[in-house]
Amino acid sequence: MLDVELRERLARLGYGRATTGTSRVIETSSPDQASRAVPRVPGQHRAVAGEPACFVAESRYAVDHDHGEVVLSDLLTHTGAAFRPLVPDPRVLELDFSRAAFVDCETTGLAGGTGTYAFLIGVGYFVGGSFHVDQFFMRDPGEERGVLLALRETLGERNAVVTFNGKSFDWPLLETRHIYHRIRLAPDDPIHLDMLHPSRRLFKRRLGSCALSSLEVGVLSLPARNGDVPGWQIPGLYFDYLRRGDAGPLTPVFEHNRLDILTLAALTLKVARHATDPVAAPPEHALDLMCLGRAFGDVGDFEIALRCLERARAIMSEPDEEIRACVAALYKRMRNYATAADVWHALVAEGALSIEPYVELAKHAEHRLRDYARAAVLAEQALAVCSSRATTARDGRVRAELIHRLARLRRRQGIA
DNA sequence: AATCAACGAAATCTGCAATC
DNA sequence: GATTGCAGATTTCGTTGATT
Repeated sequence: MLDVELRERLARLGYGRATTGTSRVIETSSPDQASRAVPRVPGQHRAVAGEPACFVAESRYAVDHDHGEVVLSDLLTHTGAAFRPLVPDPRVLELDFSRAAFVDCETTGLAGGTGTYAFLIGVGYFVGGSFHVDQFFMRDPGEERGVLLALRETLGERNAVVTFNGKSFDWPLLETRHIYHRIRLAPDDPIHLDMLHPSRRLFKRRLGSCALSSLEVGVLSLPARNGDVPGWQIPGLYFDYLRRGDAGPLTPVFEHNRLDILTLAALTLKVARHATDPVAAPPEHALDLMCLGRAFGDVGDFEIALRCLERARAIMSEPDEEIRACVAALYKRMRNYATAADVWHALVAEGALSIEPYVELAKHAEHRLRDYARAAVLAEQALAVCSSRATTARDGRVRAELIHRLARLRRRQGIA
């Protein structure tokens, strides 16, 4: 007797076999479920064994659906291996997008801890070539357990998640809510690609801000969202809904969440393309190419890095000093000091604004060419550049190093 | 407000070469 | 041969920024 009861309770907690079956589907018009309004968006109520049903908004996109200049299903031609130069976590290389879930949560606030919970959990995933977005909605905080168990049926079939800032925000939050309800989060310890970080790596230099909305405009060329809900308003809109029961004002929140998922998938594809083949599918902006070149250089792919930097120079309209400094730094890392010196030399000859080429050439002259007189001249030039401009803390240090360097060089030349 | 990965700067280690 | 000083590599520490 006790055994049966225990089994049932465990099943409800998501540990038993009972929950492996599919949800029963309840039509939206079902009278007992319609008691609390939900936004007028396509969807249905889903319930897991013994739990009250929760509302799941459903959007389906055909194989050829495009969003931000890309066709989402093209992601299936890529794997996580594309992100090798941009993501240090080796598990990401194994990521298979047909088994991944794109996750984004709308929550009752930004603060962590038990006070914050997700009232709308958007999950994007591929079914065949088409892309589905399911949005699990909590009509009442008392419904959370049911929402998490329904979520489990969709998410549990995946072994990877793709998020935006989800390593810091969405995923830990979902973990906390699952622990609170003593439900095992599935997938447990998934492969996690957090697109914030590779995006920063690639686009920060050009765009400055790497908020998802900035990337949407600056990378995917989508128009700025018209009438979109600002994130800070979202918790308030949900609390109003809980008080008044009017679901209308939540419709734009569903829309916001749905678009965030589509943008996340499109951004993932765009970055995957650039990083897979920077020659055939290069970023169109010189600064993005420069960052991509740096990333390849950092993982030791010098040939690809050089090609990125050369192309970046070719399409750069403004002064390209920064890109050339990258090229020189790359040759130095390749231990091709002669070529590096040629590049620094050209920069110095043109009166480079940055001190780096002067300092690097001074090192080169002293330690490789053993031309102390030349090294001293370069160190002096570097000092002059240093003093000719506003001094930051860093400049102060570089200056001190240069004075030290110059003193040593004069000793070596026999000058007191 | 809480969190966390990435990045840059600073600190430390390693190996080489000059000097006495 | 021991000491010194450097550059480059590696490790550690602190800061930044994105999420609702």
